[in-house]
Amino acid sequence: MSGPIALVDCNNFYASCERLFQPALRGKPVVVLSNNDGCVIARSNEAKALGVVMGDPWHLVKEKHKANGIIVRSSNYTLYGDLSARVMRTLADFTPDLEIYSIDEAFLSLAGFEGRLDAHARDLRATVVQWTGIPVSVGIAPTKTLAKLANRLAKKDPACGGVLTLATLQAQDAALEKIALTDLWGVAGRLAARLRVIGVNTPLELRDADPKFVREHCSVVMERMVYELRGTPCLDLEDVTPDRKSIMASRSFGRSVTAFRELEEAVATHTARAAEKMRRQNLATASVVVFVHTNKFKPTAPQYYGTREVELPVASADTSKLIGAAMRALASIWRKGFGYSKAGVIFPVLCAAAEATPDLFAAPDSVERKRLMRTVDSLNGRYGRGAITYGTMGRQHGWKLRSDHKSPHYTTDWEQLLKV
DNA sequence: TCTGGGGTCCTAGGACCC
DNA sequence: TCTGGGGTCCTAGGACCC
Repeated sequence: MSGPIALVDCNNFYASCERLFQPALRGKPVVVLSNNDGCVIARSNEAKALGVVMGDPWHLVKEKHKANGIIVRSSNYTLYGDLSARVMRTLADFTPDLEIYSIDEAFLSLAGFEGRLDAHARDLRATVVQWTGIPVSVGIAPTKTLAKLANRLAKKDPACGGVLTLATLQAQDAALEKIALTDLWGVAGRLAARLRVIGVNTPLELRDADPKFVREHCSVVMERMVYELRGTPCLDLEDVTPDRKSIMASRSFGRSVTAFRELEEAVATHTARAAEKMRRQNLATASVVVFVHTNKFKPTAPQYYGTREVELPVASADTSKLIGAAMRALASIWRKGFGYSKAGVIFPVLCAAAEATPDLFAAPDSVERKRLMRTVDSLNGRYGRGAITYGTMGRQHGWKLRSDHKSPHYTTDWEQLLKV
């Protein structure tokens, strides 16, 4: 499918929903909080102007913001889901090809509307606000990535009136010049840092970079991004919503929990919720995963992340069957205990090596071993991580070389390795 | 005694998004 | 004392197979 793509995004969606049923909130700074009132997940424009930051833990900033007259709401997902469905139904009147991307966003194919894109988008925008009361912004471009960008700029610049079209190269140039790498859809801190290392510092430089070079140093995802920025679509519009590949129900406790009984109860409750969701979507599962982890915001305390998957003989969405599997998974995590450290993973590898080359590994501080480790490091530096690892070949142990990352080559001759 | 190349599958973890 | 919850995709590396 080709032709212009529009991204329609609801403005400050959760805050707008709250306002719809409480008109007194209009024009006031409104903030919506996550489960347990943990952190900020939505802000009205007025709240943004007062400096409320997305994701801030509420208990740390509460006093400051309340002094500014900010109004707080706990989240109400049933309400948001309902209003979302109304918005999406309205959008469906404006195109035959609609992809519901998230609770407050949808991509629309505007093929056939070339020549009157702007007028069509403004009509859409007015209709949505009239029928649902939810204000939206529209970005239009040849690819999803550019449409995302157009939408972002449409929201930011009041002169756009909520609609921006990036149809020409000049318009795309001007838009890309205004933003930073991390403003791109799919680029956050880590990937931006990686791009800077290879000399790509701006969105324009990324668009004009050699796609093969980018793929080599980042990944196929970033290569696609280059093409998308050039106006060549790599991400299709998916107008049929695929079935979920996983369904999760999880909650933080909000305090430390150490009693097994309490974990069991919580896991049973969450499993029941997940099973319900599954039945509502006409799905079933053949495996159940349970995870438990410690409070990552207490870095001085020992950290643990335990996870376990249990398979069912037959796919099911039956609550009691799924809870049974979840209880087995939890018990297994519990038995494994909290002593499963990184050292526990590394140690067996060194054991295997010691069998194969006892003289080398007998003394951990031996000169030979240090030399070998330096050689391994330098080879991995030259050919990329994982170019050389210790592994098995049949019943033998050996060094696995993958200089091209394709065809592994095994050798037990570490003297040979030292010469490389 | 020495010696491979070509795969597939699975899991853990990284990175991102809303 | 209190820091969300729910997803997707990709890669690396080990295990295993012939």
